[in-house]
Amino acid sequence: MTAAPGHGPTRHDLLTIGQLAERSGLATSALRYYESLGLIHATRTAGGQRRYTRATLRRVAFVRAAQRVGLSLDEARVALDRLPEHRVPTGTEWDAVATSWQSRIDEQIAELERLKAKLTGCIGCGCLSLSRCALYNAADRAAASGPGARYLLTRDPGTGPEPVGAP
Amino acid sequence: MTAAPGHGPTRHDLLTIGQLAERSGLATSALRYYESLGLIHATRTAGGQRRYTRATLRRVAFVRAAQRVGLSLDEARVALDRLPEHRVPTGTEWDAVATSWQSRIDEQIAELERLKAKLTGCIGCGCLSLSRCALYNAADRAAASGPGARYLLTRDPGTGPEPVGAP
DNA sequence: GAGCCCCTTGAAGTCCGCTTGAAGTCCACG
DNA sequence: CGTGGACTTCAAGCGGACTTCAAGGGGCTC
Repeated sequence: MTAAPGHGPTRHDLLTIGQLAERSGLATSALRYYESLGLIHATRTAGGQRRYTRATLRRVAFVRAAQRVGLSLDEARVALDRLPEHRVPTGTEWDAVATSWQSRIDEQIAELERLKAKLTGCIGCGCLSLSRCALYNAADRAAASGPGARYLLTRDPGTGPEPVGAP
Repeated sequence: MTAAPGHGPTRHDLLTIGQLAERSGLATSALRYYESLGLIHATRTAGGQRRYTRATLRRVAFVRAAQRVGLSLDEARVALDRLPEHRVPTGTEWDAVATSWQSRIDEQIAELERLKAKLTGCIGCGCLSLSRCALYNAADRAAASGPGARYLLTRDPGTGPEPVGAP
């Protein structure tokens, strides 16, 4: 798995889709799908087969990371478009993208911490009182901010109608 | 609209699906869907309309929270089955469920922290070296452990073809 | 008891992120 | 030069989580 020198890439550092799949951990079908979405690009051999540069590994890694941060593939594509296609990105280029992720990650961590705290609270209180259960109130409050706060699962929490009820 | 005391619930604390939707932040269609999956249950009026107890709010909140922690609705149902249907759960009952979540949440937080650290590292290093880029290597390592660690987004990393590369 | 909004069902549709299948082509090894 | 495994395309399928639609019925207020 390591880039063992000597076993080497098939030819001048270009990867077949199979090799890319193996190294990226994605199925070839997924890689083709990514390509169809414009997330990655390949050159073609005379016979029409895809050949990927090693930089594609970086792009794929980027996409996977983006997904973990809650981005859709389309959003990932947009972010990727801000990075150079085949060149290694400069520190500055990274900076723009990475810092925007930082906040996204921080947000998610904070969200999870909050959930964790609520859960802990629930254990403590035994949820004896519906009106005081944090979990319960979390949902009830969510009602106030529109259709749901499932940002981990779907896109975009905001956009809700005005708050409905004060407890 | 608000749960203003005095305006009160329509009748002995039973909620219509619309009221439940409003308070839980979910669409009525989603609630019916949840019911079809056995996540929540309703009594019926003589005319066949659903009436939910207030405890259903708790169940819905639970499901939403479960989703945030990366559970599928089916997994949420399983977890819910361990809690009493209409009764307020005891501290012990919560304990079992909540602690299992704790670890799940902690895992996710750790995962995000790791990603964040990698990203920071990338900024620092400017990703000058592919072979030293943490992000890149993250993907490469993922290849060793099968098709992906996207637990936040889809279910179950396993089930793919067996790991391709030797660790 | 009229009116109006909320409710009912079941089937079908949507979106996302892929996977699978069929039928055919390429290319590296021996 | 032959062969078999890896590759090609395109279309269709899948699973999860819902939403939408059509046609009809309920229930609370005035």
